[in-house]
Amino acid sequence: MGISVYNTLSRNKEPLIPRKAGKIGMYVCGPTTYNYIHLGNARPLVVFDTVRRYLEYLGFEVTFVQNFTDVDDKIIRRAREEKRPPLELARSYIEEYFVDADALQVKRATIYPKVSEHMDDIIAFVKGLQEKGFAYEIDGDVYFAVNRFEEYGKLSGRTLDDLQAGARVEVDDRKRYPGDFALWKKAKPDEPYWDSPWGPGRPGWHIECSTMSCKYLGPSFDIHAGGFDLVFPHHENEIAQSEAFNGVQMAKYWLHNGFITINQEKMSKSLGNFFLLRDILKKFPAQVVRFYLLATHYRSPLDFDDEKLEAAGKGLERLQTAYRLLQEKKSGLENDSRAGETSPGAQQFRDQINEARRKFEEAMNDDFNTALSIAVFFDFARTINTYLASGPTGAEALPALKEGEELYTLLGSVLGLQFADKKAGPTDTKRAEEVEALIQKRQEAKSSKDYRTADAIRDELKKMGVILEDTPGGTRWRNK
RNA sequence: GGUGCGGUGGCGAAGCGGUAACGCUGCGGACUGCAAAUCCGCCAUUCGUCGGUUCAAAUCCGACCCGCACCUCCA
Repeated sequence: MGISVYNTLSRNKEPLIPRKAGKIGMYVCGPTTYNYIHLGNARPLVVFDTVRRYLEYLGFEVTFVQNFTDVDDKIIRRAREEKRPPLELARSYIEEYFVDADALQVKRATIYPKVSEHMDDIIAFVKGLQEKGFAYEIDGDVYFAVNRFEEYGKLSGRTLDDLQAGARVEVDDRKRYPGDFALWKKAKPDEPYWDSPWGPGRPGWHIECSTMSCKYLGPSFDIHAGGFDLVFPHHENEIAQSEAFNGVQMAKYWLHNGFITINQEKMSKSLGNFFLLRDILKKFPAQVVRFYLLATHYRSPLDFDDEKLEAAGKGLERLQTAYRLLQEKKSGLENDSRAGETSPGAQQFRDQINEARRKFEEAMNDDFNTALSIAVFFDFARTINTYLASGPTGAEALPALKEGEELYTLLGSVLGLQFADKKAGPTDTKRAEEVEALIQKRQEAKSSKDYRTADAIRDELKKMGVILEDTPGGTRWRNK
């Protein structure tokens, strides 16, 4: 049973067949670093990180390349505003990028190539295109001649005529054809530049990805991913450059994530309706944000607001609770002297575990349907809760619970979710002691049927952010 | 104007030819001193509208209505 993925190139789901057995080369367009990342930037990070995690779960060796665009008009503009050197500005936002990406549990890429560190490669690439007749120079600018590449438009499903009909392209009379795009831009006064055969300048927007993907993944590789708005012109132009230059198909599968919207409108920097991830993380745990991003299929639009994140948080908590209860029961059984008693539900529980695994894989195999796989997770959680409520004991229960815990953790890690205990960490030992003392006092009150006092203590703890749960084995507590 | 995507219960969201998953919310029940957590049950005769194909359609086809996106920097 293999994976199928929706390929923008064919507008169809296709079986994912790696070019080399057991290996996947994957390139994801990374951010232009002139600001902190916003929620819209976070979606492809989380989504394609999950794709990568799942491929690795299946045993593929994944080479994951994500670029940073650190040479760009917007960076230059911003740097000017802030009176900082552009490259330094870009570098500092790259650092900030990692703060956010790490919070979201995004695994580090295999390689993070930057434009500024690949000038020679880029220049060589442009030169090659020029030599092959796909590019022409005009007074220090170099353009790609779109109509020299026969398949131009195959990704976005447009023809050159369509594009002209659009007529929103700004007219540059010097270009041979309106759709031609810049490979190399001549530096204006006061702009940063690199020397080249065409004089001082900097790369055009698309050439970096063609150059760097080729360098690290080869002229042909498996997966190229990014946001939907990159289909045209960015990815279309990448294909034109790469395939014109190399003469072979660039990426076999093109994956594109849908947008985050605010009130049904695209979130974007130009519309100014964006939320910095950083600000969202002040209000919600990163886990919740990640969970929320994965609760919708990656190609669908996702509308954002606080209430939706809150609902996602509640759902995640349910998943965490099941894990916590499982842990408790497991460690309880490890000290259980009655080991050896029969445990009727264990076999059924094991069957359900295997069923969860099967369904999870089935969901993920279908174009990385994380929304469905999360539904499987909720069923899994119920299975666990139900089994725990049946009071499992004995020699058969413990290994069954361990098996459940293992799979739960494993599948969680595919989604980048951790279910670790939220209880007070070592740093709050003082607080923990305080809480335990209050619980002890409440216990005494309860024993003497002084429920008024007991409830007062519980309210007090609640104000401290502590939730109590009375169980037959005593009172347990957790942080809200 | 051209090209795509989408409209599923109060909200969110799967399903994409075999008779509506899952989560949140709400309601009822079990458990509890009361809670919390958990479990059980209920909440769409119906999937934008109207037609068509089919033994069978939320799922396919057609028309229409809405919403969004791309064609320009944008994840």
